Amino acid sequence: MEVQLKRGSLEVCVLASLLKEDSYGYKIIQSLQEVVEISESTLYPILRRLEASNCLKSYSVEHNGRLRKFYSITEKGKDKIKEYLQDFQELMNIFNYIAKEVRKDD
Amino acid sequence: MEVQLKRGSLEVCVLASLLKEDSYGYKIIQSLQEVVEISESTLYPILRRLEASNCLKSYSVEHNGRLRKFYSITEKGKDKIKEYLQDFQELMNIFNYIAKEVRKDD
DNA sequence: CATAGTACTATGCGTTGTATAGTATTATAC
DNA sequence: GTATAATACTATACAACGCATAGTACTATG
Repeated sequence: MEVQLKRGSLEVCVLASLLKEDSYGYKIIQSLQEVVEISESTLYPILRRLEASNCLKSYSVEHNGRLRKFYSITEKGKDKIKEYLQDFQELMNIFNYIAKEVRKDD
Repeated sequence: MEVQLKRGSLEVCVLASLLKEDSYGYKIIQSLQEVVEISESTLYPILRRLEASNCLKSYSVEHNGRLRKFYSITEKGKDKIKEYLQDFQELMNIFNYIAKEVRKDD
């Protein structure tokens, strides 16, 4: 999948994965595996950005003598998901236009 | 519409608009108006990129004593559209996942 | 005891959408 | 008759984001 096309979607994908329950970096990558390939170098900056913009809150839990950083979604994070769902409708318009022009061309 | 979400789609949108007939910068902006808002500063770099990557060819036609630059789509450009249509299916998977998680949360 | 898995941080790059500004001609309106 | 809008394009510079790469460090498994 072309890199550019993922832009804006990965972030929201991560947010959505936290709706059900709080989670931490490594586990988020595992749980999103089926939906989209996301690497550490992509996820961790996303988590930091989302926390900085108050879409996520974090807290640490000790696990095997080390701290595991859990993230939980905020109301602002939920709002961001809703905005995405709306924006995606517009993107669908673009997609539909392209598909339509292709059909005309056949 | 969030800027990041447009990434990768605008380019293909421009390509698709040239399937029907050759066109030039100003007219492309007009014709895409209903589908997506695209400004000069977005379109012209796209046109140059697409030409540099051989997805478009260009030729100039005199109009009112000035040269008007027409673009026509190449086979490579058409291939790029097809790739986009496929990639978009993957993006839809991401979208569907997000929408599903939101429904669960209600 | 080496390898794989777990868990996270830091640095840096390329692509792309867009703002801003500049150039220059023609058509319309006051 | 001159100001404004429309036409048509070029050039520069920026910010955001996905991702590659590398490093740290601990635990479990064979």
